[in-house]
Amino acid sequence: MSLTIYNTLSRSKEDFKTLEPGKVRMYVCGPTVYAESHIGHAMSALVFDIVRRYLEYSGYDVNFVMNFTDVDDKIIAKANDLGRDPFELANQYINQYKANLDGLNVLPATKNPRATEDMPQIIEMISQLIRNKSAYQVDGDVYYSVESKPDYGKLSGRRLDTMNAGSRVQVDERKEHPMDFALWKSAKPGEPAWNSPWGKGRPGWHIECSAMNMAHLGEQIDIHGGGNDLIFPHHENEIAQTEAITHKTFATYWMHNGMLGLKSEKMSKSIGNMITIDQFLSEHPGDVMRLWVLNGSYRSPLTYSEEVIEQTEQTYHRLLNAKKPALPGAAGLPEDKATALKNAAEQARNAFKESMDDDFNTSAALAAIFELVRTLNQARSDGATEAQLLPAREAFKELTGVLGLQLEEQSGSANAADPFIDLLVSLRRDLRAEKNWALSDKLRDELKALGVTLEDSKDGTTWNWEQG
RNA sequence: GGCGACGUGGCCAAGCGGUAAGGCAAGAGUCUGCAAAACUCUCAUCAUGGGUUCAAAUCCCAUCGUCGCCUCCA
Repeated sequence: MSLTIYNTLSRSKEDFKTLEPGKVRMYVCGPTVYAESHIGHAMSALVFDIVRRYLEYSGYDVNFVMNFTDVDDKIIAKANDLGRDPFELANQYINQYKANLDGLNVLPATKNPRATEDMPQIIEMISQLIRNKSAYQVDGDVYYSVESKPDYGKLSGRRLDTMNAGSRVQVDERKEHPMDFALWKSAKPGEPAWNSPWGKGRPGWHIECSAMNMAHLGEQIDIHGGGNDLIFPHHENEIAQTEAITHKTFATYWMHNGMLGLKSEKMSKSIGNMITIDQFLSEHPGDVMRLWVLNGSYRSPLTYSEEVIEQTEQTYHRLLNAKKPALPGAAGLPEDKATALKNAAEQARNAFKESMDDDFNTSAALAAIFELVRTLNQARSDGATEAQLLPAREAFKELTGVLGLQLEEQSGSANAADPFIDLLVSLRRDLRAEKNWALSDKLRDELKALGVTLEDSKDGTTWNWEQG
């Protein structure tokens, strides 16, 4: 049993083999920071966080690089509108995005390079491309020549001759081929600019990723990821640029997540139909977003609706409830049942791995976790002790952890009130003993309103802070 | 127009040739003073129409529908 990954390049699942034994070099295209990030970005970040976590769980040492595009036309335009410094603006959105990722429990990348910090590498690559005739200079601009690369289009399955047909975009007359794209753009007055052999200017969008890959991961990487809207032209062009220099396969596996949509329309910063990550996280735990992504397959589109989020919220509670302690007066399980529980834990692990090994089938992996949850709950109802529950509990914690789920009760400052709640619960116990249902129910209702949930059972009362 | 993905129960969703995982919701029951949680049981023949096969949700063709890319986009 080994990991297979769907490779956009071959449009099929392939066995996963790393360039270097035990090590994974992975690059994911981060956002262009000209606006707040939305839950579509969150989906992408979560998908690759899960990939990264599972690779690490499988024993790989993962070098995970995610970049920030911090210089670009839109950033400049927006900064001008606001009368602000573009670098400062980019910085603000970068910090916010990092905070968002943290709120989603996305592990920090090994590195977060920025375009503006790798300028020497970018200029060096462009120079090499000009030298080997893959690029040409026109005035202060530099363009990549798509015709210089015979296999241009191999990732997206496009061919130069068929692409022209539908193109109704205004083409720059100075380009040798309409599909040629900018590696270097000469600066207009007032724009941020760097010195280069071609005059003052800034890099095109695609070259920065090639350069940052080269600078931080080397000539070849194992996995390159991003949203499937990046397949063309961005990733296609990255391949063209890098391979024109190295003459080696750039990335072995190209992984692309599906788009997240709002009412069947892609969520997009430029369209303006978006729910920001901040907005989402102010209403739901990060785990809910993650669970929503895990419920489906990363390559398929996801459509936002209140109903689906509500369902996911319920699912989340089921997972939280699985963490409840053994019943207060648990008598213990007979030996054979305790053993069965232990076996169920192992089965869950195996089913989980098998699913994840199949191109990160998180939906099936979750199913394995839910089977374990049922077994766990069954055992608890049957009176298992905490010690007997332990093996299943550990497996549960391990597997949900691999998926990046936190499943933490919201406590925080609540701890300070705990003794008082214990006191109230204890008083209520006396009321119930006297069958004073009116008062004890009132107490339960009012505590509920304060965010404390009481649950009575034959053997006593347990309570929890409101979850979610 | 070109390229690609998809259409599975009320909702989300797995499955990739051998007679439909899981979650939510719903109904019945157990437990309980009640409530909550949990547990048990019930709930689909896979867009439509053809075809291939001993056997198809799974392969092929057609039709209808949805979505993405082809221009900045996770």
